[in-house]
Amino acid sequence: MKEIKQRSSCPISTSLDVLGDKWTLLILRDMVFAGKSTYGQFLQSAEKMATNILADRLAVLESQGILTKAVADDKKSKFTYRLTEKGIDIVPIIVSLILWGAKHYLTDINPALLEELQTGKDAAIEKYQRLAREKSLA
Amino acid sequence: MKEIKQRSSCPISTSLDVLGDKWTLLILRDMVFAGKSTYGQFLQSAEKMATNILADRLAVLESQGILTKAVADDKKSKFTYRLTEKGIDIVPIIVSLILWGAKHYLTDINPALLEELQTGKDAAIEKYQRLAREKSLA
DNA sequence: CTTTGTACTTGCAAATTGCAAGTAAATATA
DNA sequence: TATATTTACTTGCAATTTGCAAGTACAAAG
Repeated sequence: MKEIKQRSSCPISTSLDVLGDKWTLLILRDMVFAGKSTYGQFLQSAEKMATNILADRLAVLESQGILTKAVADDKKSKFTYRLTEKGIDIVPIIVSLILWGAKHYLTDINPALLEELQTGKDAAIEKYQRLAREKSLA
Repeated sequence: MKEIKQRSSCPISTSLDVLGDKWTLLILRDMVFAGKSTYGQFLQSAEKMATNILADRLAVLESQGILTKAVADDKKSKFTYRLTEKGIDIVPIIVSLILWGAKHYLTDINPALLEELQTGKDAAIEKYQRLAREKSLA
């Protein structure tokens, strides 16, 4: 049970109590946009998260009900992490971070994705939420 | 010159390199939604930021071109911090954090603001961006 | 000319991060 | 069946960051 201390009753502050660090949202990015679902897959990302940090953040996300952990279907030595509806509700935050980062810094975002987000942000959010929902049922 | 290390070329990762901590977005919240613009005003927020952290984050935000610092009009011993267009572009991120936090945690968000954001998110974002833009010219 | 206001800076203990190595159970291979 | 590999962590420790309290510097007020 990784507890989170709520610094104030402000919703922004509370969101940051849970998500406000350099790693947590990268795990969720990997789940939503790269279809990742295992510890080993998260470790392979370009940012090279340390193993202890990853284990800690996964425990926080699980205890906050943002994702669930279950033994994988194919191997008993593997776990599958899945997004809950609360986790899927984070997609708009991730999308807003993509748009700001891509606008103000040099990044290598997929041009098709950027176009999709710029021309129909709400529709794109719904699309990725639907895809995440389908994946989380698998 | 507070430099930021870009961990990868991913736009989400880059946004988090700049904004990914527990305090930075609270400063921006105070500017956008509480009309705050001075060091002393930021210190008064409910979350009680330490003075050294505040000074550090303001320096990062200034060096990243998210806000500007200028001697206040009324007192020469005071500084006024103003949002740049790059800073105003962060409003959608803040709004998405408000909506997620208010939906999934017990907070005391202003019901009128919540209603406004839920019924017309894009319009509300534009409104607060316009208000911030007007204030930043004052 | 002393006190107050505003914006920091400094010093230090505590907490967090980051790196490397080690552990444990399940699975694959010889 | 014995050994090696895969997968998911845990542990130890140094380095960095945070958080708290006190101190500094300059302008403005009394």
